[in-house]
Amino acid sequence: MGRRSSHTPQQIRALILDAAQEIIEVQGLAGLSAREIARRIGYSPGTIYNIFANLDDVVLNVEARVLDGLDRRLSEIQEGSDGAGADDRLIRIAHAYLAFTQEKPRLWNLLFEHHMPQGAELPAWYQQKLEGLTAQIERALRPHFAPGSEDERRRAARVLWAGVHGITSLSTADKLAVVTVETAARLIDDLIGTYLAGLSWREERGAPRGLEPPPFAPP
Amino acid sequence: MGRRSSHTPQQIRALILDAAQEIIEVQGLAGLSAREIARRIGYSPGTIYNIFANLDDVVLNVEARVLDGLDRRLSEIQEGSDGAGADDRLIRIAHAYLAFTQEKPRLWNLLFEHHMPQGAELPAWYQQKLEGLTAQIERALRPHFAPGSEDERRRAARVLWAGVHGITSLSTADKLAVVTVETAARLIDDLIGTYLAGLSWREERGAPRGLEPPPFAPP
DNA sequence: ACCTGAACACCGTTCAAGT
DNA sequence: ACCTGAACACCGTTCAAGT
Repeated sequence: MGRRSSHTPQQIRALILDAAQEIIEVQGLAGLSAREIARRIGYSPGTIYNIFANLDDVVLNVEARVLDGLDRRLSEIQEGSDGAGADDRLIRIAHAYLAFTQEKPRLWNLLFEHHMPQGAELPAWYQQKLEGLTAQIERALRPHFAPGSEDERRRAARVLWAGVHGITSLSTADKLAVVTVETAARLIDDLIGTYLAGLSWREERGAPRGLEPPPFAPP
Repeated sequence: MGRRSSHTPQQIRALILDAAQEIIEVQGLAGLSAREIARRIGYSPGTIYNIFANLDDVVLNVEARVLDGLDRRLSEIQEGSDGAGADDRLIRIAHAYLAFTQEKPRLWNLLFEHHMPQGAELPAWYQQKLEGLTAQIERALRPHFAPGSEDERRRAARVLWAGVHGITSLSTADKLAVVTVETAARLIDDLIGTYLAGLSWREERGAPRGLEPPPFAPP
């Protein structure tokens, strides 16, 4: 046939991403296909390839939306908004993260389930969004580190970010044997509480946090 | 045609799993297909379905091999074999895990990339293998807990297991912004070292570890 | 009893042809 | 300029038919 132009390319782009997001929310990444997207928006499969390079490109753009949503959620957590201390801010961030993963598990799962094909790298803008998220944790960790120990704070932020990710990821996949009262929230509290206590312990020993050598060197 | 019986069903089963494992090792889960397995072993696709319920079943059995391999690797770590203390045992386990994930990243990735379809549960034997792995960590944590605090030790084992998983998982996927010297090994050392320090701190405060309330209750 | 291979209902992606 | 839809090279899974 030919053009129909009942929508601008920008509108079609949004239609595609909306449809893809909906499919993933309900059926997971496995349920997604270019043809199914096309069916839902009433265009032919070819149209998708006029706007996106391929299906991975579509998925990556849905991931972008998820990352932005998470970033917004974490930003909303005001510093000591309820009069609580700095510890609480960190824990509140972790719980906001957990709540997010539980509201839209498949959408959040997408971020870690989806891999770039063989040699392909994640685009720079994607890495930057990830940086933005860990930066929020770094800020929340500021009260726990002396000025000048930025490297150590960065490391701690990543350790906690990865740890919370591990807990939510494994419990979503049912691979953490979280059978009873041992909810993901409790494990997260344990991780953060004990890790922060560990920072205090090192503090009390007088070792400048992060400057002492790691427990051992890898073989 | 009909039967050829140049192999017993048991042998064909092994051929299928060998081929599937090889494909995943090189190309990842995305490269796996029943037809490709059939091509490699010189049988028709239908043969696979005489032995396995479907492709998910094949994948699950490859995962079983990976879990067994990891379990064996962790078992080999003898208690204080080099005269080092209990802390070292835990760290050695973590590093054995890390080494395993780096030797066969795609194979290991499989464990977390692959999800059961919609409502399907992980089989019981799979859950038991997971239990076996966390049990090894629980054993290594024994010196850090008073007798009688099994629940707390279990929780700590899961937190560390999930944490190490998160670190290896995100750095494999290039999603941890591990750009410079910040290797995964260093993050793992930080996690375990600081977490164990946190346990000590709680100990010194006189609070029976694991009995004190978590830093806060989830909202 | 075991294995085949054609068949069915799907895919991602491309691109000549139409408007 | 934009969109189509047929075409190509794939899938997972089933099952009648062969040995």
